[in-house]
Amino acid sequence: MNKSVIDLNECTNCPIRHRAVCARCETDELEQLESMKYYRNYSAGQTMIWAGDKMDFVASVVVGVATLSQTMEDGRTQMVGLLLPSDFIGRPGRDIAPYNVTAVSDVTVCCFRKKPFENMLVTTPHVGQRLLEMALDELDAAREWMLLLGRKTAREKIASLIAIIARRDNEAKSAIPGGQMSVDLPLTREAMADYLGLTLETVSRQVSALKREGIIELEGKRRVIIPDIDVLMDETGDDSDGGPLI
Amino acid sequence: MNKSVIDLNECTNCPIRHRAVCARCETDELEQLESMKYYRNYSAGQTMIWAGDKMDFVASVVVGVATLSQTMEDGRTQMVGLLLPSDFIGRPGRDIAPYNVTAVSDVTVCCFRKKPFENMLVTTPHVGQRLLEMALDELDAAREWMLLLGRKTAREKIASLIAIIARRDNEAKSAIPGGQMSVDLPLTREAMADYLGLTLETVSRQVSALKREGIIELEGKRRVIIPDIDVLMDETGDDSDGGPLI
DNA sequence: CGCAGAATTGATACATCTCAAGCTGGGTGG
DNA sequence: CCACCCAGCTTGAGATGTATCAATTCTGCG
Repeated sequence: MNKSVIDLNECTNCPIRHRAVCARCETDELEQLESMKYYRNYSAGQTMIWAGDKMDFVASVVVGVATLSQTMEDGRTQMVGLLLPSDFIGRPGRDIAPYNVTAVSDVTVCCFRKKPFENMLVTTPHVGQRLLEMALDELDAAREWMLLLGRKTAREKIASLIAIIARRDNEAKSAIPGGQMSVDLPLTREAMADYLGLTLETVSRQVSALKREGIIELEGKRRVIIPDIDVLMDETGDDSDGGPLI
Repeated sequence: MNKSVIDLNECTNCPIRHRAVCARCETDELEQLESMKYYRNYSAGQTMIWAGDKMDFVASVVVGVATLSQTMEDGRTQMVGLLLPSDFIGRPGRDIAPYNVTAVSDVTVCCFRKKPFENMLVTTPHVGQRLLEMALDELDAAREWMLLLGRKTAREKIASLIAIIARRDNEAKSAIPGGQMSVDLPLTREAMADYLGLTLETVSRQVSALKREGIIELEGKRRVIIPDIDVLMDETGDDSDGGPLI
C-alpha cells in the first residue's frame, strides 16, 4: 500500500479537481460528491478489479497509472484502456466489471458509492455532462487505437505509443514542437506488447531498432529521450498535419 | 437518392423512436427536437461525410447501414464504427468530422442542427442522459473490437464478425440459442476486411474455410446461414459463458 | 554478491500479405 | 434474348513481418 502525500480530504485541494468527472461541479454538487466518496490505495502490480467482479462503486484515478485489459481463455490479453490521473473507472448502470483493472504504479483512486452517484446523475446536471465529455474523448482515443491495432506495422505501433505518451505527458507543459523531450514509459515491455497487440519480443526489437537509428535514446529501460519529436512522428504513420499536439 | 417509405414527419411513428438519442424524451422535449430536425438521404456507396468536413449538425441513422472509417496517407483504412438504425453520428462540442462516414446501403438520417441540439443538452436532461448511455455502449463495443483487432486470428475475426452481426440482427427477434439462423452481411469483402484489419483475400479464404467445414453456409455471396450458432461461437475465441446473446 | 525479474538477441516457424490470374453473377446494350 | 462487361469475389504461389522457442545479458535490490 502506498501512502498519499497530498491532503485528499478537501476536494478543493485535489490534484484532479479540474479534469476529473467533478470538473464542472458547483460547490453544492461538490459537497454532495464529498459525502459519498472515499479513497483506496493499490500498490504497483496489484489487480484492482477482476473482470466479473461486482462493482459497488465508480472511481477516479487520482495518482498513478492503471490499465484496463481483457483476457481470452488461452491467456492472450489485450489492453483496452490506459488510465491516468483524472480518468474514470466504472460505469453507471452496470454492476459487473467487464475488464481487469491493474495498477501499473502505486495508485490512489477516489471512489464514489455507486447508488448515490447514479442518483446524482439524474438529479444534477454537471456530473453527467462531464462524464459524457469524457466518454466521448475515450471513444475517440479507442478509435485511434483501433487504427493502430488493425493497420499499423510493429514499428509504427511503437513510435505511436511513445508519441502518445509524450503528448499526454507534456500536454500541460506546453512543449516546444520540434524540440527535444523526454518521457517516462510507465509500462513494462510486456504491458507495451499488450497495449499494441504485439509480443514482448517484437516490442523489444523495434525499440532497439529505433534506438539504433537515433530516433530515440534510452536512459535505463524506462526513460526515453526524443531528440526530435517530428522525426518520431514521421514513424507513426499518422498524418503530419492536424497539429503536433492536441 | 432513396425514397423513404415511412412517414417520418411524426416522431411518434419513427422506427427508432425508442432506441435513438431521443428514446428518453418526454413529449415537450420531443417537440423541441422536432423543431430542429430534418432528414437526409444517401444512396449506397456514397460518402456521407469526409474526415475534415465542417459539421453543422448531428444525426441519427433511421434506415440503412453506414460505416465510420479512418484512412492513412498511403491508403490503408480501418473501419472504426458500424452504424445501424438508431446509432448516432457526430459529437456535440466539435465541428470538424474526424472520420469518413460512408453509406453501405441506402441510408436515411434524421439530422439535428448542432447549435440548438447543444443547447438542449444543457437545458434538458434526457437527451444528454441517453447520449451518455449510448456513448458508453459504443465504448464497450470499441473495446471488444480492440481485442479482436489486437489478438484474434483471421479465422476468429471472421467468426466474430458473423456472430456480432447475427446477434444484432436477431436481437429483437428473441432467437433460439443453438438453433439455425441466417444473416445478411451488409458488407462487401473489402468492407469486412477494413472492419477486421485484414486483406480482402484473407477474408475470402477464411469465409471459404468456414464454409468448407460446414460451420456456415452461403446463399449467394451475402446471405449466411448458420446451422448451429454454438459451433460458430466456438470459433470466435470468446468465452463460452457470459450468455450467448446480450 | 548474487539472485530474480525484465529485457535483449538469435534462429526458425508460420500466418497473413502481396501479386497475379481466373471466376461468377447480375445488369446492359446491341 | 443473348453476349458481353465489370465489380466483386475466389484461388494460387511466393514473399514477408511477426510469433515462437530458446539462450543470454542486463539491472535493481535484498
